[in-house]
Amino acid sequence: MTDTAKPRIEEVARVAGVSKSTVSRVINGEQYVSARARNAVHEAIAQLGYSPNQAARSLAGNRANAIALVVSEQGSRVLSDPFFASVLRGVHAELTGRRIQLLLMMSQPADNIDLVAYLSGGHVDGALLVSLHGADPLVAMLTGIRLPVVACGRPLGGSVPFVDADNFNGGLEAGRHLVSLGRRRVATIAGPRDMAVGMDRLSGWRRAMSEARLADDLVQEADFTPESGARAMASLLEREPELDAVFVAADIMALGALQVLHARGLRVPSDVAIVGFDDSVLASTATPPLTTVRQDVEQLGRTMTWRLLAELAGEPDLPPSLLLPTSLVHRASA
Amino acid sequence: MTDTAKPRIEEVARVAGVSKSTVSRVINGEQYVSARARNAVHEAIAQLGYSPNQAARSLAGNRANAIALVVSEQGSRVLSDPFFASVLRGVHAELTGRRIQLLLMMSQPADNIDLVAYLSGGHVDGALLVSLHGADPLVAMLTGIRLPVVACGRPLGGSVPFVDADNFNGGLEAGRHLVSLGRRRVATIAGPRDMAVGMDRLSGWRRAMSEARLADDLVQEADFTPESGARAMASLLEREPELDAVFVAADIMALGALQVLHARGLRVPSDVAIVGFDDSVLASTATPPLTTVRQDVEQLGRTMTWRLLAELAGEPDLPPSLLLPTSLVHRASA
DNA sequence: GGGCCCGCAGAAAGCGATCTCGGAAACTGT
DNA sequence: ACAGTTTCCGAGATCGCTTTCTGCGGGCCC
Repeated sequence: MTDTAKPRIEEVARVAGVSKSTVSRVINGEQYVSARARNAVHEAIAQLGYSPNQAARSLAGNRANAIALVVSEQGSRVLSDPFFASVLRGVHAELTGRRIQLLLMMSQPADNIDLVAYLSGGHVDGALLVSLHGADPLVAMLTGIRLPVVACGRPLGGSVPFVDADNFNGGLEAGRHLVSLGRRRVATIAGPRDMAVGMDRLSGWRRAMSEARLADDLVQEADFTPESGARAMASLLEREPELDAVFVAADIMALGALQVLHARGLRVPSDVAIVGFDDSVLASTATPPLTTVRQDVEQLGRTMTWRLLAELAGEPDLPPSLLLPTSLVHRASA
Repeated sequence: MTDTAKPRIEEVARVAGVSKSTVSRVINGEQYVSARARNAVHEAIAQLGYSPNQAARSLAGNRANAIALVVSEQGSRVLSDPFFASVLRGVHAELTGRRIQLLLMMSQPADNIDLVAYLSGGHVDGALLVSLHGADPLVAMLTGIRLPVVACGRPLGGSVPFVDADNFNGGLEAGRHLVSLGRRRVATIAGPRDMAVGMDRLSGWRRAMSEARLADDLVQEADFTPESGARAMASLLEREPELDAVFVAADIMALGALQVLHARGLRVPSDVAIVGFDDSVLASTATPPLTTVRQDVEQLGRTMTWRLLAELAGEPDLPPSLLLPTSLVHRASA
């Protein structure tokens, strides 16, 4: 009954009684095709169950119809992060409907050269950069080959278009909230110095402290793991046993901090109030549930993708970078 | 200095002083190429920074050089799961080095037909199926188009090759451990009835109970979310306030269960011992840290990929399915 | 009514690889 | 020395599309 071989454009053309060119025009939604022809083609496509061969399209059309999601993973930690999962979901959401494939690529610093060679090989039309650290040489290499690129989060080095949450404002709100609770000895567990996320949230917190004329010296750096969060908390407590609030720049680090506080018999929030960042699933399941700065990570993924596709489509006057709003989610921990 | 246009195979051939055919042979590692020619080609490639055009390769070679990772996502919950992230990492690890791309595809039941059309369109050489529920129609549709496929976890319906953790054994070990602790009223929060993971772990637990001649009636189903875990725990406590142990079929559900226990003033492990499953990051950061059944999820991803590639390579006598070992990780909760 | 523009459609030339053929060396064995 | 292999190499067709480029009607203007 059904043909075993998958139909080609030629076949569709024959069935529709038009030429290959016309079928191609219909598929690509070009103008100058009569309604009659268009319908005939659509019917033929449906009848044959035709689906165009991507490889041929890319080859002939001189574009890949694919974008890469480049995960710059130091220690491959990134992927375990729910953050990444949400970005991915957003990216995918924005991509559905358009015939664009998502290629997943991970870069170890070691094979950056291979990566760049591949990306410059015309295999993808653009790239989304996730989890850049410091002045990642990748950024420079990529801008060098003039491949359209959008970064997830403000990169510290280079100047690529990026989309990010309004981290400064998030830190500011977190700090203000803790202050409004009457806390006077407020600490922060910041992100690593080599990532803008960390620095921006820290700046926001600092601003809040200075607004309230409080000291902003209780800063401890950590690296977005629960363990580092625990260590940072311990060291803060050592420096200032009397601290009564902490802004932790990521929920996942807040978990570690919580453990340490529990272990020392300090109660949250009565002894120490905690505000996290991300509003990940971790925040709502923690004990106690974390008050945290919500960022819409899925929206972040969507916006990045939108920005990249817009650039690919040649839209003029695109903003180089975009900041997404954050908001404080009130739960039990502060 | 450097040529702006990216070099083609023709260019490489010219520089190396051989024909396109020979360059192609070298690139694809075929035999019957002299060492002299091989070296010349390699040098030319390095000198020109040549990277073959995937689209052209796929078109001419009649294979896609790509595999799809199909995430069957009801409510897109899957992606947030660290489990998925680890699988992904494993898949990617196995893929590096070979020139094979990973396409990420998500399927809503609604557009299964589109998905299948795409997959059968020769755009990918095979597919990895993640997070199948019950007798997902996707499986049948996919086997129908004879696309090589490997599932992540035993699918309930259909009969596709799959790789899975030894869930039965994991449940068994968990149950035995609780029994060995002297617990006599052991409950379980199982996975959903329509997923083999859940059922297999449950069977293992049942086996352990019967070995110890204990009742196996305290079973409550949940759906791999913290909230459902909490609800299940609450309902178990209602049915049997005296229960002294719970095997929770996923760490993420165990978090919910823990919250409920905390809320009721029950202490873990003294009042109620808990064993989770997965050994995800959640397990070690929970309060108290969870004793859990470890499965090497990354290895799972690698094994799936290996199995799929082996099939694509036409290797004979491949085992239809593979079970990966599990082991109990002792922490504070049991 | 002749020239033009406009809307539409088909023929054919690529896109950049792979792969089939057939031929030419280089080795065999006798 | 000669036929028969085995190893190596190149010419050219081919993959399934997109994209010019050209052509053809028909309405409009003058």
